[in-house]
Amino acid sequence: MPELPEVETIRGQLAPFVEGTRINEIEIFDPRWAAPLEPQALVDAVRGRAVRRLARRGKYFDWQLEDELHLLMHLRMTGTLLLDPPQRPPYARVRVALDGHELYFSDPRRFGTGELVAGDAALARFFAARLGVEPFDERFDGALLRELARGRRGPIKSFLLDQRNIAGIGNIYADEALFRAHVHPLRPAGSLRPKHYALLAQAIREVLADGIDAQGASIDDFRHLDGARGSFQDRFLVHRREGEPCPVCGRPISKIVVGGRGTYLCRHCQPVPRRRS
DNA sequence: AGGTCGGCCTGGCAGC
DNA sequence: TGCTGCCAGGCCGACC
Repeated sequence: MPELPEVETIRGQLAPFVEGTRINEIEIFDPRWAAPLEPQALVDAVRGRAVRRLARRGKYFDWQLEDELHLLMHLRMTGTLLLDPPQRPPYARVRVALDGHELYFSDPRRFGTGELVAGDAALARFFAARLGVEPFDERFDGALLRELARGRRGPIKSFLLDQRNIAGIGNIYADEALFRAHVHPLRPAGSLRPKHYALLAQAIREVLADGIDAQGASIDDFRHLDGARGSFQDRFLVHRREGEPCPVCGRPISKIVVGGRGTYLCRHCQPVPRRRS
Protein backbone atom coordinates (compact mmCIF):
# COMPACT_ATOMS: atom_id res chain seq x y z
CA MET A 1 0.00 0.00 0.00
CA PRO A 2 1.41 3.36 -0.87
CA GLU A 3 2.05 5.19 2.38
CA LEU A 4 4.20 8.22 3.13
CA PRO A 5 7.54 6.61 2.10
CA GLU A 6 6.09 5.24 -1.14
CA VAL A 7 4.46 8.55 -2.09
CA GLU A 8 7.62 10.44 -1.16
CA THR A 9 9.71 8.05 -3.28
CA ILE A 10 7.54 8.67 -6.33
CA ARG A 11 7.43 12.39 -5.66
CA GLY A 12 11.21 12.53 -5.60
CA GLN A 13 11.50 10.56 -8.82
CA LEU A 14 8.85 12.52 -10.67
CA ALA A 15 9.56 16.07 -9.54
CA PRO A 16 12.55 16.66 -11.89
CA PHE A 17 10.42 15.67 -14.87
CA VAL A 18 7.45 17.90 -14.10
CA GLU A 19 8.60 20.94 -12.18
CA GLY A 20 8.98 23.91 -14.49
CA THR A 21 7.25 22.15 -17.34
CA ARG A 22 3.62 22.12 -18.40
CA ILE A 23 0.64 19.77 -18.52
CA ASN A 24 0.00 19.77 -22.24
CA GLU A 25 -2.85 17.30 -22.12
CA ILE A 26 -4.64 15.13 -19.62
CA GLU A 27 -6.89 12.26 -20.57
CA ILE A 28 -9.18 10.57 -18.04
CA PHE A 29 -10.22 7.07 -19.04
CA ASP A 30 -12.15 6.31 -15.85
CA PRO A 31 -14.65 9.01 -14.83
CA ARG A 32 -14.66 7.64 -11.29
CA TRP A 33 -11.11 8.92 -10.86
CA ALA A 34 -12.23 12.55 -10.90
CA ALA A 35 -15.60 12.07 -9.21
CA PRO A 36 -17.60 13.95 -8.12
CA LEU A 37 -16.07 16.35 -10.65
CA GLU A 38 -16.89 15.74 -14.29
CA PRO A 39 -13.71 14.54 -16.01
CA GLN A 40 -14.06 17.23 -18.66
CA ALA A 41 -14.14 19.95 -15.99
CA LEU A 42 -10.85 18.68 -14.55
CA VAL A 43 -9.32 18.41 -18.02
CA ASP A 44 -10.35 21.94 -18.96
CA ALA A 45 -8.99 23.39 -15.71
CA VAL A 46 -5.63 21.67 -15.89
CA ARG A 47 -4.75 21.55 -19.56
CA GLY A 48 -1.97 23.93 -20.56
CA ARG A 49 -1.06 24.90 -17.01
CA ALA A 50 2.54 25.22 -15.87
CA VAL A 51 3.67 22.98 -13.00
CA ARG A 52 5.45 25.05 -10.38
CA ARG A 53 6.16 22.32 -7.85
CA LEU A 54 5.30 18.72 -7.07
CA ALA A 55 4.77 18.47 -3.32
CA ARG A 56 3.51 15.85 -0.91
CA ARG A 57 1.24 16.14 2.10
CA GLY A 58 0.40 12.90 3.92
CA LYS A 59 -0.25 10.40 1.15
CA TYR A 60 -1.37 13.07 -1.33
CA PHE A 61 0.57 14.30 -4.32
CA ASP A 62 0.06 18.04 -4.61
CA TRP A 63 0.66 19.29 -8.15
CA GLN A 64 1.08 23.00 -7.56
CA LEU A 65 0.03 24.55 -10.83
CA GLU A 66 0.13 28.18 -11.84
CA ASP A 67 -2.50 30.54 -10.42
CA GLU A 68 -2.67 28.60 -7.14
CA LEU A 69 -4.47 25.68 -8.71
CA HIS A 70 -3.76 22.36 -6.98
CA LEU A 71 -4.23 18.97 -8.60
CA LEU A 72 -4.30 16.41 -5.80
CA MET A 73 -3.64 12.77 -6.63
CA HIS A 74 -4.09 9.88 -4.22
CA LEU A 75 -2.98 6.32 -4.99
CA ARG A 76 -5.12 4.73 -2.26
CA MET A 77 -4.59 0.95 -2.36
CA THR A 78 -3.30 -0.06 -5.72
CA GLY A 79 -2.51 3.07 -7.68
CA THR A 80 0.83 3.53 -9.44
CA LEU A 81 2.38 6.30 -11.50
CA LEU A 82 4.37 5.14 -14.52
CA LEU A 83 6.53 7.46 -16.59
CA ASP A 84 7.04 6.74 -20.30
CA PRO A 85 6.05 3.06 -20.23
CA PRO A 86 6.72 1.11 -23.45
CA GLN A 87 3.00 0.80 -24.01
CA ARG A 88 -0.18 1.87 -22.31
CA PRO A 89 -0.11 -0.02 -18.99
CA PRO A 90 -2.95 -2.27 -17.85
CA TYR A 91 -5.57 -0.55 -15.70
CA ALA A 92 -4.57 2.87 -17.02
CA ARG A 93 -7.05 5.39 -15.57
CA VAL A 94 -5.39 8.65 -16.57
CA ARG A 95 -2.74 9.81 -19.03
CA VAL A 96 -0.87 13.07 -18.52
CA ALA A 97 1.13 14.47 -21.43
CA LEU A 98 4.07 16.63 -20.36
CA ASP A 99 6.82 18.19 -22.45
CA GLY A 100 8.50 15.14 -23.96
CA HIS A 101 7.07 12.75 -21.36
CA GLU A 102 3.96 10.74 -20.74
CA LEU A 103 2.70 9.82 -17.29
CA TYR A 104 0.10 7.14 -16.56
CA PHE A 105 -1.96 6.70 -13.42
CA SER A 106 -2.65 2.97 -13.31
CA ASP A 107 -4.97 1.41 -10.73
CA PRO A 108 -6.56 -2.06 -10.81
CA ARG A 109 -8.97 -1.46 -7.94
CA ARG A 110 -9.99 2.01 -8.97
CA PHE A 111 -9.81 3.56 -5.51
CA GLY A 112 -7.31 6.15 -6.64
CA THR A 113 -8.50 9.72 -7.10
CA GLY A 114 -7.67 13.07 -8.59
CA GLU A 115 -9.24 16.28 -7.45
CA LEU A 116 -8.87 20.00 -7.89
CA VAL A 117 -8.52 22.61 -5.20
CA ALA A 118 -8.49 26.26 -6.26
CA GLY A 119 -6.38 28.59 -4.12
CA ASP A 120 -3.78 28.09 -1.42
CA ALA A 121 -6.25 29.02 1.32
CA ALA A 122 -8.71 26.39 0.11
CA LEU A 123 -5.91 23.87 0.02
CA ALA A 124 -5.00 24.65 3.61
CA ARG A 125 -8.63 24.09 4.61
CA PHE A 126 -8.79 20.87 2.60
CA PHE A 127 -5.76 19.43 4.36
CA ALA A 128 -6.70 20.79 7.78
CA ALA A 129 -9.97 18.85 7.62
CA ARG A 130 -8.25 15.59 6.72
CA LEU A 131 -4.63 15.51 7.81
CA GLY A 132 -2.82 15.91 11.09
CA VAL A 133 0.84 16.66 11.72
CA GLU A 134 3.55 15.49 9.32
CA PRO A 135 5.77 12.95 11.10
CA PHE A 136 8.91 14.79 9.99
CA ASP A 137 7.60 18.13 11.23
CA GLU A 138 9.80 19.32 14.08
CA ARG A 139 6.69 19.75 16.24
CA PHE A 140 6.06 16.00 16.10
CA ASP A 141 7.47 14.35 19.20
CA GLY A 142 6.43 12.24 22.17
CA ALA A 143 4.82 15.16 23.96
CA LEU A 144 2.65 16.03 20.97
CA LEU A 145 1.72 12.40 20.42
CA ARG A 146 0.72 12.13 24.06
CA GLU A 147 -1.37 15.28 23.85
CA LEU A 148 -3.11 14.12 20.66
CA ALA A 149 -3.93 10.75 22.20
CA ARG A 150 -5.10 12.03 25.55
CA GLY A 151 -8.45 10.55 26.53
CA ARG A 152 -8.63 8.36 23.43
CA ARG A 153 -9.73 4.83 24.23
CA GLY A 154 -9.58 3.24 20.79
CA PRO A 155 -6.59 1.06 19.88
CA ILE A 156 -3.31 2.91 19.39
CA LYS A 157 -2.98 1.32 15.97
CA SER A 158 -6.33 2.73 14.81
CA PHE A 159 -5.21 6.08 16.18
CA LEU A 160 -2.00 5.94 14.10
CA LEU A 161 -3.94 5.00 10.97
CA ASP A 162 -6.33 7.95 11.35
CA GLN A 163 -4.81 10.55 9.04
CA ARG A 164 -6.37 13.38 11.06
CA ASN A 165 -3.97 12.58 13.90
CA ILE A 166 -0.73 11.98 12.02
CA ALA A 167 -0.49 12.12 8.23
CA GLY A 168 1.06 9.39 6.14
CA ILE A 169 1.09 6.24 8.27
CA GLY A 170 -0.61 3.16 6.80
CA ASN A 171 -0.90 -0.47 7.76
CA ILE A 172 2.71 -1.47 7.11
CA TYR A 173 4.44 1.34 8.93
CA ALA A 174 1.97 1.28 11.84
CA ASP A 175 2.82 -2.37 12.54
CA GLU A 176 6.54 -1.78 12.18
CA ALA A 177 6.57 1.35 14.36
CA LEU A 178 4.54 -0.30 17.14
CA PHE A 179 6.89 -3.27 17.14
CA ARG A 180 9.98 -1.09 17.29
CA ALA A 181 8.47 0.87 20.18
CA HIS A 182 7.38 -2.32 22.01
CA VAL A 183 3.77 -1.14 22.09
CA HIS A 184 0.85 -3.55 21.64
CA PRO A 185 -1.47 -2.38 18.82
CA LEU A 186 -4.58 -2.86 20.98
CA ARG A 187 -3.41 -0.61 23.81
CA PRO A 188 -5.93 2.25 24.25
CA ALA A 189 -4.29 5.19 22.50
CA GLY A 190 -4.41 7.43 25.56
CA SER A 191 -3.08 4.82 27.98
CA LEU A 192 0.63 4.76 27.19
CA ARG A 193 3.27 5.91 29.59
CA PRO A 194 5.06 9.15 28.64
CA LYS A 195 8.20 7.19 27.89
CA HIS A 196 6.32 5.09 25.36
CA TYR A 197 4.91 8.11 23.50
CA ALA A 198 8.47 9.29 23.06
CA LEU A 199 9.60 5.83 21.94
CA LEU A 200 6.68 5.57 19.54
CA ALA A 201 7.20 9.01 18.02
CA GLN A 202 10.84 8.16 17.48
CA ALA A 203 9.96 4.73 16.02
CA ILE A 204 7.49 6.30 13.60
CA ARG A 205 10.08 8.72 12.29
CA GLU A 206 12.73 6.01 12.02
CA VAL A 207 10.55 3.47 10.27
CA LEU A 208 9.32 6.07 7.77
CA ALA A 209 12.87 7.25 7.15
CA ASP A 210 13.97 3.64 6.62
CA GLY A 211 11.07 3.17 4.20
CA ILE A 212 12.15 6.20 2.19
CA ASP A 213 15.75 5.00 2.29
CA ALA A 214 14.63 1.64 0.84
CA GLN A 215 12.53 3.48 -1.76
CA GLY A 216 9.31 2.08 -0.41
CA ALA A 217 7.80 -1.37 0.02
CA SER A 218 6.59 -3.33 -3.03
CA ILE A 219 4.46 -6.06 -1.50
CA ASP A 220 1.48 -5.82 -3.81
CA ASP A 221 1.11 -3.29 -6.56
CA PHE A 222 3.49 -0.53 -5.56
CA ARG A 223 6.13 0.19 -8.17
CA HIS A 224 8.51 3.03 -8.95
CA LEU A 225 7.99 5.43 -11.85
CA ASP A 226 9.88 3.01 -14.12
CA GLY A 227 8.11 -0.10 -12.79
CA ALA A 228 10.97 -1.14 -10.49
CA ARG A 229 10.34 -2.38 -6.97
CA GLY A 230 11.18 -0.81 -3.67
CA SER A 231 13.01 -2.96 -1.14
CA PHE A 232 11.53 -2.11 2.24
CA GLN A 233 9.45 -5.33 2.17
CA ASP A 234 12.77 -7.14 2.74
CA ARG A 235 13.26 -5.16 5.94
CA PHE A 236 9.88 -5.82 7.56
CA LEU A 237 10.37 -7.04 11.12
CA VAL A 238 6.79 -8.20 11.74
CA HIS A 239 4.44 -7.09 8.96
CA ARG A 240 3.23 -10.07 6.90
CA ARG A 241 5.52 -12.39 8.84
CA GLU A 242 2.94 -14.43 10.74
CA GLY A 243 4.53 -17.56 12.22
CA GLU A 244 8.08 -16.48 11.49
CA PRO A 245 10.43 -15.93 14.43
CA CYS A 246 10.48 -12.50 16.05
CA PRO A 247 13.82 -10.90 15.14
CA VAL A 248 14.29 -9.93 18.79
CA CYS A 249 13.09 -12.86 20.89
CA GLY A 250 12.59 -15.66 18.36
CA ARG A 251 9.00 -16.41 19.32
CA PRO A 252 6.53 -16.72 16.45
CA ILE A 253 4.95 -13.52 15.16
CA SER A 254 1.17 -13.31 15.62
CA LYS A 255 -1.54 -11.94 13.38
CA ILE A 256 -4.64 -10.32 14.83
CA VAL A 257 -7.32 -7.94 13.52
CA VAL A 258 -7.41 -4.36 14.78
CA GLY A 259 -10.07 -2.02 13.49
CA GLY A 260 -10.66 -4.42 10.62
CA ARG A 261 -7.01 -4.35 9.57
CA GLY A 262 -4.62 -7.28 9.51
CA THR A 263 -2.08 -6.59 12.24
CA TYR A 264 1.23 -8.29 12.96
CA LEU A 265 3.01 -8.24 16.28
CA CYS A 266 5.19 -10.11 18.72
CA ARG A 267 3.10 -10.90 21.79
CA HIS A 268 6.22 -11.20 23.89
CA CYS A 269 8.00 -8.01 22.85
CA GLN A 270 4.83 -5.89 22.74
CA PRO A 271 3.18 -6.00 26.20
CA VAL A 272 -0.37 -7.30 26.39
CA PRO A 273 -3.09 -4.66 26.78
CA ARG A 274 -5.35 -4.60 29.80
CA ARG A 275 -8.34 -6.85 29.24
CA ARG A 276 -11.65 -5.15 28.61
CA SER A 277 -14.91 -6.17 30.31
C1' DA B 1 -17.62 13.60 19.63
C1' DG B 2 -15.23 9.44 19.70
C1' DG B 3 -15.63 4.94 17.93
C1' DT B 4 -17.33 1.35 14.85
C1' DC B 5 -18.83 -0.45 10.59
C1' DG B 6 -20.12 -0.88 5.76
C1' DG B 7 -19.18 0.48 0.99
C1' DC B 8 -16.21 1.28 -2.72
C1' DC B 9 -13.43 -2.32 -6.13
C1' DT B 10 -11.28 -6.39 -8.24
C1' DG B 11 -7.19 -9.74 -8.46
C1' DG B 12 -5.88 -13.60 -6.20
C1' DC B 13 -6.46 -17.48 -3.72
C1' DA B 14 -8.61 -20.95 -0.45
C1' DG B 15 -11.79 -24.43 -0.51
C1' DC B 16 -14.61 -27.62 -2.45
C1' DT C 1 -9.94 -28.73 -13.17
C1' DG C 2 -13.00 -25.17 -12.54
C1' DC C 3 -16.06 -22.65 -10.05
C1' DT C 4 -17.59 -19.83 -6.06
C1' DG C 5 -16.89 -16.67 -2.67
C1' DC C 6 -14.17 -14.26 0.39
C1' DC C 7 -10.30 -11.30 1.60
C1' DA C 8 -7.27 -7.22 1.27
C1' DG C 9 -7.49 -2.16 2.83
C1' DG C 10 -7.33 3.85 2.55
C1' DC C 11 -10.73 6.69 3.16
C1' DC C 12 -15.41 8.42 3.71
C1' DG C 13 -19.99 8.66 5.33
C1' DA C 14 -23.58 6.79 8.27
C1' DC C 15 -24.70 5.59 12.60
C1' DC C 16 -24.72 5.08 17.75
